Amino acid sequence: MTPQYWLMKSEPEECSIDDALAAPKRTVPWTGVRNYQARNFIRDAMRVGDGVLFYHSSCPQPGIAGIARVASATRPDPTQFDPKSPYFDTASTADAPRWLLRDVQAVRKTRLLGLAELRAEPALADLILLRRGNRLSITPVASAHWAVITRLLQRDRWPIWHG
DNA sequence: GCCAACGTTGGC
DNA sequence: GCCAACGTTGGC
Repeated sequence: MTPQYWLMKSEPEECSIDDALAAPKRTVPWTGVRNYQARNFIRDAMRVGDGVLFYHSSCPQPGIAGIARVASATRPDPTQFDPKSPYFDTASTADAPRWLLRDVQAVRKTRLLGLAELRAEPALADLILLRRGNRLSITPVASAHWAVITRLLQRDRWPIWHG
């Protein structure tokens, strides 16, 4: 099967790329998804091994901070049953869990590829993350976009002048 | 803290 | 099913 790619947002105060790399097996359960469209991506479209752009959001320097991979099948997100969790959902039951998660394994930390730099790249104009008003915490990434982004990640922030 | 843009809820 | 009110996201 052709490889698939995703962009997944995480608030670094909750789980940064460093946190994921420091976790056992560099793997974290991707808890807290509470949007049906994102849930459906997790449930129906993701496959183990898919590439993930690890995005830091709601922080001083939002942007892509690392590479990861989808590392497990789905299972119920335990935080939906925890009354002490901000992700607690009174309407969800063990018989019919509403929210699912997958494990995500960090592959490597990258330089911070910020929003402004992403927006400055014409080849990324159609990246869902950059589309007006987008709020989805999990979005598919076209393979062409993945190629552009991984190439940008290997570059220095500022182009070297070879004149 | 502001606020645009979006998702969800609930009355009808 | 419509849609106004409300809540949330997330960059700035």
